[in-house]
Amino acid sequence: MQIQHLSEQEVIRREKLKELESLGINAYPAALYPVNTTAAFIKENYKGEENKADFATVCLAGRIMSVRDMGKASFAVLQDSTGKIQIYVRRDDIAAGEDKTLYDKVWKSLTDIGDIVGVKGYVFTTKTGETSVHVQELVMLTKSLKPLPVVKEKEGETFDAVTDPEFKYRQRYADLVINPQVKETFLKRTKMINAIRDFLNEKGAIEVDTPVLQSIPGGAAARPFTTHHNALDIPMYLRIANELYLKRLIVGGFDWVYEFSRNFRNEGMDRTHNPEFTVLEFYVAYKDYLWMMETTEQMLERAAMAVNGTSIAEVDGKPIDFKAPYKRITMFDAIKEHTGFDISELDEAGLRDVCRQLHIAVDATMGKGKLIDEIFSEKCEHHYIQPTFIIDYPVEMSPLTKKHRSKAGLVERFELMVNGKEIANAYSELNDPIDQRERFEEQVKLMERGDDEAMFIDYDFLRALEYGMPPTAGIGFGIDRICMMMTNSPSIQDVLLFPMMKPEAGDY
RNA sequence: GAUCUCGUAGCUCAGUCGGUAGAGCAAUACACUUUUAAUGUAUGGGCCCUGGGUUCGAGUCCCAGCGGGAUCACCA
Repeated sequence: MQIQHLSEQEVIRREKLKELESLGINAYPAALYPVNTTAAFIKENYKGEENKADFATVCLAGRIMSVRDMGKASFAVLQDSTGKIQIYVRRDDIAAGEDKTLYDKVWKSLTDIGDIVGVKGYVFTTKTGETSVHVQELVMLTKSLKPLPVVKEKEGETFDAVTDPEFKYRQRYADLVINPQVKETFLKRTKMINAIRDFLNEKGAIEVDTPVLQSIPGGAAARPFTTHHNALDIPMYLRIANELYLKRLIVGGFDWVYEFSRNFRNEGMDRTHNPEFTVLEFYVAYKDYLWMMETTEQMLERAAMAVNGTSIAEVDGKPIDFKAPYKRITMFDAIKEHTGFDISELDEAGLRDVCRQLHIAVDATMGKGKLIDEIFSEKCEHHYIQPTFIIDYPVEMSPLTKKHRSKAGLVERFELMVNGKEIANAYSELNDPIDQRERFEEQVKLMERGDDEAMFIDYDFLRALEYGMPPTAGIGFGIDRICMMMTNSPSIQDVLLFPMMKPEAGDY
């Protein structure tokens, strides 16, 4: 058992808890508390004399965030899920008779910042113009034993804000209580996801669940987390993508399926990578990648509007406009524009030569596709700040993508770049089972050559394709990264409620 | 995984040349019945991340480790 070392303040709070008990007060009552309003509702709707009768018996509950003690009366700030409101506690109102214990002892001495209390009373405006609740009845709903960091603010300026990232990420519960902007970010995330879900549902898409535990981790090139199924005694993998499962459903006769998929990749962590992250994938029968670009623009414009009320998101001080339509440029044109090299006709040796001239480090395991990818990400990617579709990728770097209808050696694929980062990847899905089998076999060759991210062959998926998958357009969106942009968050950890951290040692 | 950098009171942070640890807020006590970063007076509170080393003496210098951040590597 963990030995808990208590600070002076923590010891004092435990003593206060005992004192409450000795007064017959249960600091953790079981019964429901009849809340009938919220801080935000009162602040938005209370109009003084005009409608004060409607606010004559309010009942709300929340956490005490600060107290200003004036002697026989005091002011405190109560914070509920909607925000903060001032309460006015007067001795002779909450303790009307001879016995003033409730005010002098319970309120002034035994109630701390961080405690959760319920109040009943009426709304009024103080002479300094602050809408407040004049408390007539006060009850302890939960005693807080750990001192909450006290953040103060005046005229928009904050004082002693807790900025330590480790504290914020490990103790997100406390971060959410003391930093209102943090809560705002996560509310925006939910708004964004809801807007996307509404958009898809309105269009008739079907939300589905597919396996997280997979025996063949397919649909992407990445190192998986491995685990073990005891009863079957076989290795299992946490999914790196759900693509192959969603396409099986298209084979099965769904026309449009989607899933917000938590994916897991056993790779490094940084500002834009968390080991588990959320990808929205969807697949639509009888569509192609051109149709998908239009759908993507509409969806993201709507998501941006839902989050910020405008299509423009402020990212690192730069306005980024998600209003459709977005610019489109082929990958070869992008490389020509930013390097001056036309690589469209080059073979592997030619590409290696270009890399040398551009001072891009390469190694022997890299095939043609990877070399082109390297040139693009080194020299082009960061130039695309406003949403831009990069289209028509080389076949070598796209093993699940249909060959281009008119350009030899290319596939019908696009990536959406925003603020120099990839946030979506889409293509006309490869549905030719013979071609797909060959592409998988090429991946095996890459694996033999030393590429540890090359894909495994999924024979069951090939069997599904042999039954026949209609022409299909598919896409995957990096939901966390889109959320970072729409909430102007510099790190993926700021848009994940509980980002991955190394386990903590020592005192809690 | 590599390099740089940070770790001091519940929180934000000082800490000089190596000489027994400081402030504001929070806490405790008292005063104050419309304050709002409330105020005034007094008081308590420390595993200076951990472990070694140098030194008469280490929060401070050196080494190793743990944790965070940044950059890089890795990474649709």
